[in-house]
Amino acid sequence: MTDPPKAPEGTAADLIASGLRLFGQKGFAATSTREIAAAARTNVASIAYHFGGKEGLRRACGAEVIRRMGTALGNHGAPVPAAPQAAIAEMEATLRSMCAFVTTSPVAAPLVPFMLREVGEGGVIFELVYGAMIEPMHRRFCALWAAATGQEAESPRTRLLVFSLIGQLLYFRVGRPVVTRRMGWDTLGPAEAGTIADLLAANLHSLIERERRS
Amino acid sequence: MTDPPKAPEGTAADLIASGLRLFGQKGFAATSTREIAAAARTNVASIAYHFGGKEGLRRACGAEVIRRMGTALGNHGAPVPAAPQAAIAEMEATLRSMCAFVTTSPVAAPLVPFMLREVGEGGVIFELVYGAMIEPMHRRFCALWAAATGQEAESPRTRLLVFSLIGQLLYFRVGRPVVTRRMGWDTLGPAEAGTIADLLAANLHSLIERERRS
DNA sequence: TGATTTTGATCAATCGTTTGATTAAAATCG
DNA sequence: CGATTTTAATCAAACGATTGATCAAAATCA
Repeated sequence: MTDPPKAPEGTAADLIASGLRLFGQKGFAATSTREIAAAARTNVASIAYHFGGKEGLRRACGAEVIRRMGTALGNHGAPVPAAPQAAIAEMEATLRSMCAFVTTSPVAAPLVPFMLREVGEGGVIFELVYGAMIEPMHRRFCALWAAATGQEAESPRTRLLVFSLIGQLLYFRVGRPVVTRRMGWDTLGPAEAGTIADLLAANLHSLIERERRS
Repeated sequence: MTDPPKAPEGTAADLIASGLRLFGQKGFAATSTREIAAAARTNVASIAYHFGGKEGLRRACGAEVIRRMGTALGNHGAPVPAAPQAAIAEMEATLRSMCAFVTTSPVAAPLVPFMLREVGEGGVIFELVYGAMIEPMHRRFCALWAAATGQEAESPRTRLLVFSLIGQLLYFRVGRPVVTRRMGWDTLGPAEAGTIADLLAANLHSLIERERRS
């Protein structure tokens, strides 16, 4: 269908990396083009040259988010398993890999703050990422949930339930400062991510068991 | 201990209201003092007069967040019920009122976007709100959880579990654009908030039941 | 009246963008 | 092939616009 988007190279890639990091850290408006250029070890004018301007760099960062998440969590095309046990297994595996990716992967590190701000401002980037990433993944999870519990995949209840599952996971990243503070953690590394993933998996199984009975 | 903070009045209150809304909507740096003053129907210089500057207005907005949430969800002082059923009932009631407050209350509407940005930037405001609101509420919820399940209130597992409960709730507000889009909702009003609250309450009971068995 | 609050004007600093010059590699030509 | 032209990329410098802050004067209040 669509070609796999190629990773940017050279100065353009450096600018995107710096933009992703700084936009997420301080916000789009709070980050000056000069600061981005300095971080990317190039001249301010490069931004206008490569992306047409600051707003163009923002779009390029959004595209990079889609690209990175797509390569990291991209098995959307595979057929949804019909057997409940297989569906449950895939859900747990997805939850665990998403947890690891979102909380500890250095590739994902700048992505979450950036996207969080974009979702908050509700601009074009959000539309892009929603259509390319969020909805497909949510749909697949709903289908897996249906296969696991025998309920209808696209019913409002199923969709909300899947959101409650994803919400648990994402909060540990969005509210990371809160969590680490309250838990007394110095860092949120692989060990802590594993503990979180175990809890999320246990919650998943509890909710599935309840829904299967009804 | 500390006096109940009094609600601001007059021009200062108008500036705080405008600041809360605009800071949350577009971000602190993206909002100009002139824009805030115009929204509050006053002069730019009023900001410096009342709050010492833009940063002072930001602090005042943070204090207002604490004040509003404190008056809306503030029964921290009451003794934690010892009976499991009573503890469960309070947890469900808290979850439901938090859900209603956070998703539909016009008083809370500007608070979440504002705080979300402040948490992301991790500044002084976050420290303030964490100490005054987040940790006390989380502690109480942990104590309730302990009363309900017989587990230890301050164990890492309990603390994480409570975060997973809160995370479900907060995601429906943080990811509101995602949720409404995917659910096909025009708005997130009392009816939709009720549906969400019912689901969260059901999840709460499922998790409690599981933890009581172990 | 004296104290408090609001206002309009002005400041230096910083913003995103544009400009023309410069360089080196690629393409074209004789 | 060597000479020439074209192209892509980067740079320092400067642009007008906007930023937060400041202050004296005006207005309002008690």
